[in-house]
Amino acid sequence: MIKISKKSQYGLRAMVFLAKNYNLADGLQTQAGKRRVFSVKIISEKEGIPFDFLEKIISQLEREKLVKGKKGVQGGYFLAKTPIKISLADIVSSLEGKTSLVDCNLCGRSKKCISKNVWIKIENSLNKTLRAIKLKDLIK
Amino acid sequence: MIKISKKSQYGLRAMVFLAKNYNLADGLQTQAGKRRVFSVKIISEKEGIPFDFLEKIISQLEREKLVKGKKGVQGGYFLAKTPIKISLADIVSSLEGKTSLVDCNLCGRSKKCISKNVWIKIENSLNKTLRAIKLKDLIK
DNA sequence: ATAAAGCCGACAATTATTGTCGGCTTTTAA
DNA sequence: TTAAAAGCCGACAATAATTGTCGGCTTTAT
Repeated sequence: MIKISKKSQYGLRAMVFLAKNYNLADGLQTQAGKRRVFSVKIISEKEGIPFDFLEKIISQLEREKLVKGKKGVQGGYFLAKTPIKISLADIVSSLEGKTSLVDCNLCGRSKKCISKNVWIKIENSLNKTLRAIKLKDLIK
Repeated sequence: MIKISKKSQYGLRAMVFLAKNYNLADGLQTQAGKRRVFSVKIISEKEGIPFDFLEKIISQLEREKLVKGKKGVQGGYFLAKTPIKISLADIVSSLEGKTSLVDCNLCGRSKKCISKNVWIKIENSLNKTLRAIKLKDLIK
């Protein structure tokens, strides 16, 4: 089965969670102009994701500049960009390394391999789909 | 990395090999009206695929009615259908079980999960691409 | 009759995924 | 100013999936 890892599934869930809470004009916003943040603890509880695993996932998303962290008490994470600027491709490729269906460079037969091109074609098609879907689309 | 298994990669290579040799009017065809067959040994040598592994892969393709086997000396395999009727989706889903990116049924949150629909959407898109590509397209 | 080949199930090695843990640093709030 | 909350980080462990091997059986052309 071609499958999306739990890591990406959890990552998307977390990102959707943050996206849903991205624009908050309510009283929970800590200070004017500052983003409301959510701790890993809260997200893991709300989304039913193992805490330690989620922490690692979010760290990875931070390294890829999709979220930002705020340290210390009352700290947490928030989206680094507006949800319309974050695509599924951004999230998945951050977490999976890259969205590459096959690695034909390892194969040696690369040059003469008929099959190679078709995998690349499929990969391109998949990436196009992933790029077209933005976080914003999921939270309407 | 979302990836296609070696099994599917090898499987496609073997199927392409058989497809290339599907219409043979040459003297190697054993008898008029009978398909020329290729042993696992030959395919594995020509394609650089581990013999035992390939045998298992082709057995699986046979169970899914994509190839047919001919037993005994001078036996081997041949495509069960014309290359234009065999799609990438046929091959991949035979070997991967199914082309399902996520299994949201295991999750429990299935009902209320925003992310679920997007994975299904991507899965549908991928399957559409796989269905559109036929073996015939690869061997022009 | 024998050897080539398909066919089949069990198993083994390796790698990837999934998850845990401990300890450090930063920062807020008391 | 200090304790606790939380981010941050690397190492490790458990589990599962992939990849591959092996032995033995059956079928069939020569």
